[in-house]
Amino acid sequence: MIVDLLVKVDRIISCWVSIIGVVEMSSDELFEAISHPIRIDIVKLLSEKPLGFADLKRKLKISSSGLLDFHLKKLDDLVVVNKEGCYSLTDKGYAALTTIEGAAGYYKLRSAHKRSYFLNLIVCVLVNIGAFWTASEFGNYLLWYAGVLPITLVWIMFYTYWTFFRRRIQLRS
Amino acid sequence: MIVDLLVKVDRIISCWVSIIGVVEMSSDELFEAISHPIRIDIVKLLSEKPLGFADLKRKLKISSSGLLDFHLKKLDDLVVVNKEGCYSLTDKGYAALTTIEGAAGYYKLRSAHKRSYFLNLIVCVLVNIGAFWTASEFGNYLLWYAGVLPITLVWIMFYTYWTFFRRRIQLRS
DNA sequence: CCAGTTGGTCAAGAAACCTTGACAAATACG
DNA sequence: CGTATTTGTCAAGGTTTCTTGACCAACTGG
Repeated sequence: MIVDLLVKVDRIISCWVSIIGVVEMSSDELFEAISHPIRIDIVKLLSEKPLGFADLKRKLKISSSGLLDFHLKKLDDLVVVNKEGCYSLTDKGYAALTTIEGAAGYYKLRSAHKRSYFLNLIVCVLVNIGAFWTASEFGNYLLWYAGVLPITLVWIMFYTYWTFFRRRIQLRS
Repeated sequence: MIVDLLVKVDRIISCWVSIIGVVEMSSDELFEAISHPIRIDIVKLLSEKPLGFADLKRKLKISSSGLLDFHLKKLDDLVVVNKEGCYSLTDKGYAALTTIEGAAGYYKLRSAHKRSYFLNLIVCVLVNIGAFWTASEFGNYLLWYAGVLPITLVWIMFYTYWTFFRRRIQLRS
């Protein structure tokens, strides 16, 4: 009786703490939780819709129940069983999902920055060749050496600085 | 002689692949690499500036060389030794850093969304109380029941939908 | 009633991870 | 030159993680 009351009070308090307070999550715990392919798949599947034990097992193509049980227990903070007995993601679980999706993108982003830089370099060279050729046609080089050349040079210098010093993109990975 | 040439050709090719191609990194490998507090600290330290073996050991307050060696080997793809013999981050290393910094933020963000929702709820209630009180002062309730009430109601309904269904924020974590 | 499915738990062993401590080549310093 | 420091490597061990497979209780359709 008294215990029931205390449990209820504790639930109400913890609910308000979760609303008002900032609960820190240590990074290494999160990464430890999602550092196995099966567990990443579980998080991704549960983000689509809540699933029961057998459904999860089928979708993951896992034959052993113990294995799924083990990985679900490792996902402790990220996964919860709802009223219908289905597993679904907690707030931390959705944060983990965002982390997983982000991580896949960051490296691609860096590759994209690198490609973008080289594309710019090539375009600048082509523009200068074009401007020089046009200038030689008209016998007037002013537009090229006082206009196009300095602008593209400054642009490439700035872009080089931004790519390699600010973004710290590296040539060889 | 031939081998040297082949090695050089291989380097040039892999350099161009790293510029042009998208090299996929499997998420679980990344998370496995950064799933230990020491390794997270290493990535953070190296993001500030490249460090030598002994410097790293001192800053991490590690006594055993073998331990640092072990963790550096686990960071294989993320860390490289530069010409001066200092360890520094690769492209993947910086992607990992972004992931680490992001992960710490996502959960806070979800807490912030939750707090923001409840703040809005409270403000809406207060605004309605204020409008009702003003209305009762002037004896004219039109502004309240035809203006303030429907607008705040629609706003709260929309915000509820956005918070709990689109963002999938959860009350109890 | 009973075979099949659901929703798990648990123990045991293999594999991986983490840590320690010994060792050693190379280099700096007095 | 001798010593101390730097920059590691490696083997051994204890601990943890991962996987398998046995088991079991509850329910469900025929």
